[in-house]
Amino acid sequence: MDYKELANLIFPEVKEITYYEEKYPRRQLKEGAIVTRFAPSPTGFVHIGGLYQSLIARKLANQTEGVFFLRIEDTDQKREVENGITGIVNALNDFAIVPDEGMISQTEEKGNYGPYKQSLRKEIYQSYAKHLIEEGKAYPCFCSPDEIEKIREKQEAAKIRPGYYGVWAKCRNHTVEEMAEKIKNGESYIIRFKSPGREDKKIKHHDVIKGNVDFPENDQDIVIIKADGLPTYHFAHVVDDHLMGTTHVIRGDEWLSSIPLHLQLFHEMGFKAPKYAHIAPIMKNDNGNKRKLSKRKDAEAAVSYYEEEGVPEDAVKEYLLNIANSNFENWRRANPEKKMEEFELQFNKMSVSGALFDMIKLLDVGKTVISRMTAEEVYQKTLEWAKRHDEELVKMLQDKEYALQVLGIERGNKKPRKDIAKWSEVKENIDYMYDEEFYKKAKEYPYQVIKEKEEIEKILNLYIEKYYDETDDKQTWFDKIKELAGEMGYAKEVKEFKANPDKYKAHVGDVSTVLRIALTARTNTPDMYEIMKILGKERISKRFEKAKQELGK
RNA sequence: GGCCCGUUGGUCAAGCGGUUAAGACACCGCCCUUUCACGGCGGAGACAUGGGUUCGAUUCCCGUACGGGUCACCA
Repeated sequence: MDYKELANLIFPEVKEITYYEEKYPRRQLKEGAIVTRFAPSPTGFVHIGGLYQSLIARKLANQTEGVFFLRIEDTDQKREVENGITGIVNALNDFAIVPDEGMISQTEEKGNYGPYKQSLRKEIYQSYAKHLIEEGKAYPCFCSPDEIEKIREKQEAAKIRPGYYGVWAKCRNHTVEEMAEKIKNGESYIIRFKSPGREDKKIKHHDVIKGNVDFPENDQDIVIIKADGLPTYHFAHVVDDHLMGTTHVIRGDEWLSSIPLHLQLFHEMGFKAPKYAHIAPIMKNDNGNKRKLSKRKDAEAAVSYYEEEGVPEDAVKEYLLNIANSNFENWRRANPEKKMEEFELQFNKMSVSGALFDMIKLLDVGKTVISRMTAEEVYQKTLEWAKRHDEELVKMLQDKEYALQVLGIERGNKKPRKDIAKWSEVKENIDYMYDEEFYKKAKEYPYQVIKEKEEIEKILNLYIEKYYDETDDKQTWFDKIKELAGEMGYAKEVKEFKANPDKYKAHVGDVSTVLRIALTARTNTPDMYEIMKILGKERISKRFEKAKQELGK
């Protein structure tokens, strides 16, 4: 009995690895092309960190004319969720992060290096596991979970390093005959890698993001094939990324500490190891402690949260880009018109430690992103969002012509209005321009400096009867309010009033505030001239009448 | 606990042995034809800590503290 026979006994059916080596030839790409991937588990939940990784991966592949693919890591069947893949595919699609290869729906895929779903690659992993057994680099382990647990307890009691290694790895020392016998007796087993490493020796690793990191060698005989015949993450990673031609593994830095293992596996299997880029996670402040954004505790951890809130996809991406490379912000300021695709992302500018997620800053990016849009774009995006989340808003937007006027206020000039951060804010921003909404809500009129009933009535009457003319241009309109102020004993200029407060009742700004409040029932609005233009004289008069009625109450 | 990694204003961060220690968000004040937003100008606010090395350390080395990651037949 030798290793080869043992391997045949364990995996009698599988193909030789040469079959796969030939089936998946090396990619012919230009020098420096980055082949990378996003490799999530189909748990039905897309974490913002996953989007972050994908964004970085997609960009880097684009910048180098490389390849970005989506691989589904479904080797843990307990964790699988129905339609989990669809959720991931759709989430990436929503953000226009489209893979070149990999899963494109729950069951379909594209590309020449598939299958891209690990559960479908079972035989491939087994083939490579068999190869390792033949070479004496892997062996069946018959220890039960209970036995493993007992070993660990002993180790802990003795305060020594836990794990299956060295003298503790008792199955590695069985003879081939013993192993074969146990198998023939029907004992259950899993396959372990026979680590050649020594804990007292160091390995050097250069991470593309973290820089030089030294570790002790791996000496753990980790499981490579589980009892269900599927591989563990570590083994699947090595086999897949070798076969799929991955040049750069971009993943969360929780994987950094398994670098000694992964490098060792690549080496022992005779594969060229990829470069690794370990990305710092996005954190959250929790009572003074930093922790990763948590699926359970933090709504903003889910990519779906941003869709529900109506944060523009581009805002999320730009914010993420800014976390990735902080010079993005400066680039954006210098190039307000350029697409973010033109920004060149660099690994070496990525932060080594995790950034706290800053919702306020995200919303600020959202304001800027939306302020750059045309009224038409804002209209379309708002409508799309409203169709999914706000029927009332859909109704308000029915009259497109009118909506475009409203959304176009102070938009399109060099200093565009920045008051909408997300689509869910649009309604409260524009509802006073809709009579139905306006009259429903106009109960409180928050008058400020000028509060007296008679005075307000007089201002409103005088303005609508004597001064307001729909055909006035902005300057004339403005001058007329000054005249009105003057006629009633208010300073025409604020400065004049501040210089001589005793000579006037108040100033023109206070007068226009009365008009603004009567018109909108708000103290803060965008440019009143534009509002009046859109409303028209008849609706203005009606609103003034309403305001006067409310004064009586 | 072992092993890794990190620590610049409230947050994100430039900086890489000699700087008045950038910038952005948030905050405060002023200005911008009358609100708000935008924009402009200005303000407050930081190198965790103790030792070295050095003519000189935020920058280099060591310790301490604090924070993060990891130690599965989960990824």
